[in-house]
Amino acid sequence: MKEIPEPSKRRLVLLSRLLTDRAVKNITSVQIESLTGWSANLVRKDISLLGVKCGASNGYKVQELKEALDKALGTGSEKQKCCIVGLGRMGQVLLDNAELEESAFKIVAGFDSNVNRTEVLRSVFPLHPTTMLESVIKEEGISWAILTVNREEAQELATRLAVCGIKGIVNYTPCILSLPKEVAIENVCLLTALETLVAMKKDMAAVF
Amino acid sequence: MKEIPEPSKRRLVLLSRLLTDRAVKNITSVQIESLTGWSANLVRKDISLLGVKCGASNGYKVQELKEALDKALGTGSEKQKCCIVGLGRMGQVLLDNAELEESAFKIVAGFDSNVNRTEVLRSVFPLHPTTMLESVIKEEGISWAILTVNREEAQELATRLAVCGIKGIVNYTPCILSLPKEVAIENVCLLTALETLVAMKKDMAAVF
DNA sequence: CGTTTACTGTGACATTTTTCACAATAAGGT
DNA sequence: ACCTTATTGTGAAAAATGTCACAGTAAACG
Repeated sequence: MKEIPEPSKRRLVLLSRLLTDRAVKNITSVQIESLTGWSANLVRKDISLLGVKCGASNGYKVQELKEALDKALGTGSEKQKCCIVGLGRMGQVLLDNAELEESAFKIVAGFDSNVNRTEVLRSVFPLHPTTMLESVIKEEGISWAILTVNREEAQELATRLAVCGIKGIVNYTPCILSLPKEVAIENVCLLTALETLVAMKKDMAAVF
Repeated sequence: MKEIPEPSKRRLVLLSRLLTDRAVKNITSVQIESLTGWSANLVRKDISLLGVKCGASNGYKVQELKEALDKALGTGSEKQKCCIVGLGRMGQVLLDNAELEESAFKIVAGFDSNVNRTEVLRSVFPLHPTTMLESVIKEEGISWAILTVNREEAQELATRLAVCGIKGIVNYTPCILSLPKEVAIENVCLLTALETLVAMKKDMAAVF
């Protein structure tokens, strides 16, 4: 089958999220349009990329659509193992984050270069000094990392994660990480997000 | 002048971030390629959209390029006013976030529906009950919001922010917000970011 | 001060992504 | 069972984005 283009994938991830919130049986492309702002045509084309027919006449069957999405996006049943790198204030908030319950993800380790933290902090999974990074990731079979260290350590640790074979990093630091392209990166740093918002709006003036 | 396309804007924001980290005088498009993974051609085209010539022969002058970026993206000198909506654990971490020092942004207010929190928590800017949302945003002239409330309150508060004329929202909740399209949204929720990573990597297998 | 070198800036081309229009199909009523 | 209505699924056209190649230009050097 044809490869799903990146913009479609990003929308499909959000669509999947949207559907989990809604406990309705059916949903039409027009309803999705009014909820997301993506044109109904685009929504249908995106969904058609999943390669399953899951609706007609009264819209998509939410249940089936959700399953097709999970399957296509890889966010299905089996738990994906993650680790948190950096246990400062941000890392600590994510430590016992109820958000990931019920999800396809499970955090199975935390790391910090400050041994004090790894010994004092409590969590349902073990915390290690960063010296153990490589061995723990390998042994546990961890695929994804959440990077919450400070600016200074960011690139070095990202590089080490990449060497370990980590598949992707959620980057909470304001640094632009330089990594081989087989490592996916999602930048979720507040500053970057705010700057992006400003840049996006910059032209709206020209529209009016 | 022509409008800068969205993908270019997103890269330019990251480029701006990249340059602030580097204290070098010059940088070439090839160096940027090796740092970011974007082709040197694309980097040059993006920069050309800024409408200024700021380099040749030994690369771009970092100083001038940075200024051109800030000007084009609107992330220049004058402080942009932000507020935090939701003072749970995540909101509290962002409260005294050193990251925004030195930046174009300034948080000038916090809100929470739990009056206990707004009275007990300490911060350098005032905290208000959410009943005050509309009046404070109007009086202070706040343009940007950081949404860190729980799932249940997310859409309702987002709607109220939109009605207030907020220009953009950094969304830390796992909800897909439905808002008029003149309100920009950046989703930075951990779960969404992880799911996106998985979706992005899903095909890499097919490449080999 | 001319020559070489290294890089940018950009028009023409290629690819990707989105829009559009409509035939095909399922539900619902009579 | 048939007809009506609503909505999908999808090729074909349009628009947006990215690649490529090279003329043009600034720095560096003898």
